[in-house]
Amino acid sequence: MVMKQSRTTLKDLAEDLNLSPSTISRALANHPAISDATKKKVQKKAEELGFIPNSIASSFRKKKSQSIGVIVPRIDIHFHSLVISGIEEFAYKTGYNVTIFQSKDSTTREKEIVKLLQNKMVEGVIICLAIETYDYDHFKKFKKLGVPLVFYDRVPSNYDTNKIVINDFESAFKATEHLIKRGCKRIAHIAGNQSTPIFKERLEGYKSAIRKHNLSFDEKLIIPCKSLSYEEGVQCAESFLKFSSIPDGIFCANDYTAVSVIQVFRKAGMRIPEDTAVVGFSNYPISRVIEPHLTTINDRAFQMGVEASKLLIRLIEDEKRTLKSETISLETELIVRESSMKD
Amino acid sequence: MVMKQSRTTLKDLAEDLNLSPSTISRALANHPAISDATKKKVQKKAEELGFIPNSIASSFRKKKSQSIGVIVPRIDIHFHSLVISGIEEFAYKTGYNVTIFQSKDSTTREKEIVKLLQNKMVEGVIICLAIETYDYDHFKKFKKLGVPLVFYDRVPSNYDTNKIVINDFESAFKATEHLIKRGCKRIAHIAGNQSTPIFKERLEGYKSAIRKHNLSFDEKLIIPCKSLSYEEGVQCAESFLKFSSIPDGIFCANDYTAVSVIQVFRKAGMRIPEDTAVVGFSNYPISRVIEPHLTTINDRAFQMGVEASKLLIRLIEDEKRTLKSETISLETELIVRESSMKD
DNA sequence: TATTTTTACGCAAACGTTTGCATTAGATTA
DNA sequence: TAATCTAATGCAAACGTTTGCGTAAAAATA
Repeated sequence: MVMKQSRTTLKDLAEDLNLSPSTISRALANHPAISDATKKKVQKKAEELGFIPNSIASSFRKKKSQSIGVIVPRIDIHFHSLVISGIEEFAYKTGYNVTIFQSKDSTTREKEIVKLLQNKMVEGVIICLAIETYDYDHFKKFKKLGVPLVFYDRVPSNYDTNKIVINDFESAFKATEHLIKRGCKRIAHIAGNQSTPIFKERLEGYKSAIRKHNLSFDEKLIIPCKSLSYEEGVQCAESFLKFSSIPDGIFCANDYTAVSVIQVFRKAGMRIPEDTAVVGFSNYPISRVIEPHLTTINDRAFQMGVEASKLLIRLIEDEKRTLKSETISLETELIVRESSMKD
Repeated sequence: MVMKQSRTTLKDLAEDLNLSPSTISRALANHPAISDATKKKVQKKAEELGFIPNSIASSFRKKKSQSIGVIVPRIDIHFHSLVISGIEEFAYKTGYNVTIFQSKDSTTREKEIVKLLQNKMVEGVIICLAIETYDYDHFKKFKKLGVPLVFYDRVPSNYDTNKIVINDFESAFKATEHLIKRGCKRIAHIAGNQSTPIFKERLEGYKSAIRKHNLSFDEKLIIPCKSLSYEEGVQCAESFLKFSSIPDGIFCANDYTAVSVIQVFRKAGMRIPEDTAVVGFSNYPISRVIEPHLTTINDRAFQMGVEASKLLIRLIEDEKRTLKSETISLETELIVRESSMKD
């Protein structure tokens, strides 16, 4: 007896059982036209010979790869790793695989990846745009190919597509209003890159809350950052400390800068939250470590991934492509911790 | 003229150019037997018709999917997201895709995933074992199928395979010795789950340093944890504080527990590092945020991913399967920060 | 019993690419 | 000029699965 080198195929099973490959295929797929007796037999034999269906052959024939692509700026940013986790979780339960790519925030690389993904490997793509991507032409091909897209977090503006976002305006408004209700009168804002819509929204939300509560608006209290890094936060904090009248509340567009503020302010002898209350954005793990613990916005990263996955798969399985573009806006939540607990 | 519904194929190009599909295929693959003139023509036409090779068909025919699978406990743990980032980075450059799965630290789910992955979707797999996986039978099939495996971090013991690890013993030794050199006489250790080899090694490294420097060894100073969570760290710290003679140095098996210790100790009025010096393990982002900044071990997560990727792809492309199992041990680095800066 | 329906399965093509083996025409050599 | 070689391309099979359609036998109906 010759040792079969390659793995067992439908054909092998068929020969062993004196059936045709098509019957085997249908039996394993639980096709109604196959008798229960045969199904049992096939199942047993398949088990016996350790049959593993060649999913590539299947994908090829069915023109369905059962996998989705994900393009993120970087995997090792906690927010994105949470989103990916949510994507994988739902996709796995639904029988889809998740293939990931990092754009490294480079539009060039994003375009490369997009090209790669157009070769039928994936049935849909979930994307968080690279920071410098303002032009969306490279995504148009997907529409032609009938491959659905879902964007999250950094989503295209003026481009009819599917998006999962949080309401940045509303969240920022909530955060700022919280500070106001805590008695802050002079609230600063460390803002993100204003060419990125989400940070623009956060700034607007801040402004809106200030206006609504008739606080005096001072342009100097807003400091825009490029990357909202820890280091940039330190610089902002130092600037604030030089003001003749130091802010008694600071709403930061992310948690990193909020942490910097707390640390720099404390070193300078300011009490948090008594002298200055601080609110961050994103609910990063550090927000529960920094002392005092940071009040922040839960941006629902994991759920964002789940929703993206859910929507994408719904679009993929909508064979007729009847679904219209959809934007899902997730509710955020203000998590109040000590950094804003004055009074 | 009828509008072609589906995407253009080699055949379409062939008909357009009065050539055979095989010539087109070879032309695009830059096969030497094809004249430069033809190659040019084909390239041009391909561009013109927006030809995208069907990579599934190609994978199917070549029996090469150009993709690797990664099984991690959870994506949203920073360590793993760094590793994945490293894996993706190298794989991308080499032309491989990365498909990720989360075992959620469940051996059952790990087995499910392993089964999934045996269907020729991936050419190799990188794995960090689920915490409760002590039996490796489910991986054996891969060897039969000629699919190479590379384990990292939590790797199998007594199982001949490829591994990327750090030298936990050496690292723990370094960390503990550092405390000793800083003048600590009574050094405690918050240990990880002792059924996990890496934590066992860390404990041994600690013990070895204690012995080498002739410090008196006290079993009570070692507290084993289950998950090394922040909360468990708090409990350990509280235990230490109850000792009649409180430790003047603590080596923690991870950064979370180290952070807990610092916070609990400070709240209790202890000075860090003057009264008690603290060293963590892993160089998590929080280690640079906690005050005082935490001395810790850089566990080279990103590089671990790169090495895993590099080794796996080397194994994949070693068609003859001549390579023997390999264990790569990465050098760690002690990052000294304020939490251990006494004297 | 003759006819129709149902049940259970087989046939064969198809998916798009790759590749070993022709094959042809032109170039080179004897 | 005949024989050999080389360069460039075509033929056709193959990869393993799925699926529309056909068909034989069994069951149901007339």
